[in-house]
Amino acid sequence: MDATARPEPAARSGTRVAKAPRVPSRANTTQTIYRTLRADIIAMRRTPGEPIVEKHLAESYGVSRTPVREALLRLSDDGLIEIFPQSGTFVARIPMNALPEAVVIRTALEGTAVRHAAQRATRSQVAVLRANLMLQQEMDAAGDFDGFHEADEQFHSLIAEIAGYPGLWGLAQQVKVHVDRYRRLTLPAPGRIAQVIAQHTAVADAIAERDPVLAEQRMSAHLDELLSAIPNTQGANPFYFTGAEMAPATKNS
Amino acid sequence: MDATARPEPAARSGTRVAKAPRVPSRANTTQTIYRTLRADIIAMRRTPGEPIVEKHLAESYGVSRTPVREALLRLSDDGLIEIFPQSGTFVARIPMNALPEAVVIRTALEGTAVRHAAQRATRSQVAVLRANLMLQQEMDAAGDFDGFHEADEQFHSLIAEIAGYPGLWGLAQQVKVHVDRYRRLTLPAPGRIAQVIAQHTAVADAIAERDPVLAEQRMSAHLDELLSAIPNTQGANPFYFTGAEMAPATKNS
DNA sequence: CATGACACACTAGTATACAAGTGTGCAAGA
DNA sequence: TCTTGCACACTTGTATACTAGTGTGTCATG
Repeated sequence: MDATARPEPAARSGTRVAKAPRVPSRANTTQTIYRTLRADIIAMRRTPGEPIVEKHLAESYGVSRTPVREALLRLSDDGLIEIFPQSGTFVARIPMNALPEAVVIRTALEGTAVRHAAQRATRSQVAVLRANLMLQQEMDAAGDFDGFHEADEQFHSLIAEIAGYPGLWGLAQQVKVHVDRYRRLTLPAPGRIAQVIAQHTAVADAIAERDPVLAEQRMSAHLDELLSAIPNTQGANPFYFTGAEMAPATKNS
Repeated sequence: MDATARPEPAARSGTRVAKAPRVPSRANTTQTIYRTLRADIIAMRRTPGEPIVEKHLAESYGVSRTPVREALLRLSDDGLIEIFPQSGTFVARIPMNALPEAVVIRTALEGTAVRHAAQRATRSQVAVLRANLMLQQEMDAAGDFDGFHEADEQFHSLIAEIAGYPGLWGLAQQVKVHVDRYRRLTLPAPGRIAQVIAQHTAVADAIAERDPVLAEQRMSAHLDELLSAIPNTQGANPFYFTGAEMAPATKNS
């Protein structure tokens, strides 16, 4: 009953070499399963509406249901799966009516990021941005779509980092998952990537010129194209979509 | 092995009255524990650094460790507790260096919300806002601090709702938890609440006048005061704070 | 043949048991 | 007195067993 007397484990053993992780960690098994499933869902390797069974996953990973369940609960919080108690668990369908809000939120977040980035960017940071733009062009030239997508994400991540608010990009990532899933379904229109790179370059130029207003305008214009492309493949694909459901962050209420 | 053939449970029994929840639900026990603990932590009824033991919680709630553990995992994702495997779980200390970013993010989100609200607000919606302002004044006059805080939150929630982006406020709530915890520690300076109400009124007026730019300016000014008040009680309180740690949304990487 | 009730197989939710570490405290030795 | 090593009590992580509810298929019944 004297548990309250202990201050914290990290503050122990003053001189001992801290081999243990000083940051709070998470069970490795759960995290692995979570990341794998999340990647599968976003990459559409698991299709919307597809059932997910804890027992099967547990067997395929060679672990018990417990870590699988913990991973599924996180995915449920992210809005990527839907758990119906005593019934079943399914890959979430894409909530079409939540996509505009997601784009607006992302624009708000990244607009702020790029504005601050344009105020604070050093020359070396601008150089890193330019290097990333070159990488994007190389990936496009090589036809490596996944590689371009990765470089694209890194571009946006770099801007948040330059702004001094790296957590901002984490939030944006969290918000844009359904939009990403939707875009997986639409064909990469010919010349689209080159256009995106041009927009990225324009943003980077505005940052280099220390013009926060222009940078934010260009970023907003870039991201708004996500919105205009939304009702595009609606007819082409079947029942992967739904009109109901809330944004993932609405778990409190 | 014909599991993939089943489309979805919600689509069953065409004519049967849908007594079951059509939306994916969450286990009741876990949710109750989660909400209680979350409220306790934000309200500083559980102090930063304080140990949390799954077994004790399970006994006090009269349930097993499993639902307790699930609630704790969610809180860990929120950044409200820190789990050290095989060692212990503790209420998260307030990450001081993450607070400015949280305020910036909240400002970005709510600035966007109020801008859209000013463009779309109907007369009745403005009236609801005004009613809420009156409620705030009543709470202040009655000295009901918690009541005012609740009305305050509702004011911001209403704006997001008017903007047509209710999920935006959910995100803002998620981001501002640590700032809220911090502000619990600082005394409510005399006359502060009246000042806040005045700022709220100014925002509402700008919305009523359909002036998006002015509304966003006033909201930004309102929220920026959170930032200026940050290094205020630093000396007054002990070791509730830390300089490390990341924003809660950085769980992917 | 249509319809309804009902049982059964399957799901997730919960409880319990066990495993794998961690940190404290004590005791033996220099 | 200080250091060092070890053992034990305690934590969370994982596995397994059991509970509770759902949906489907089947079979009796009109």
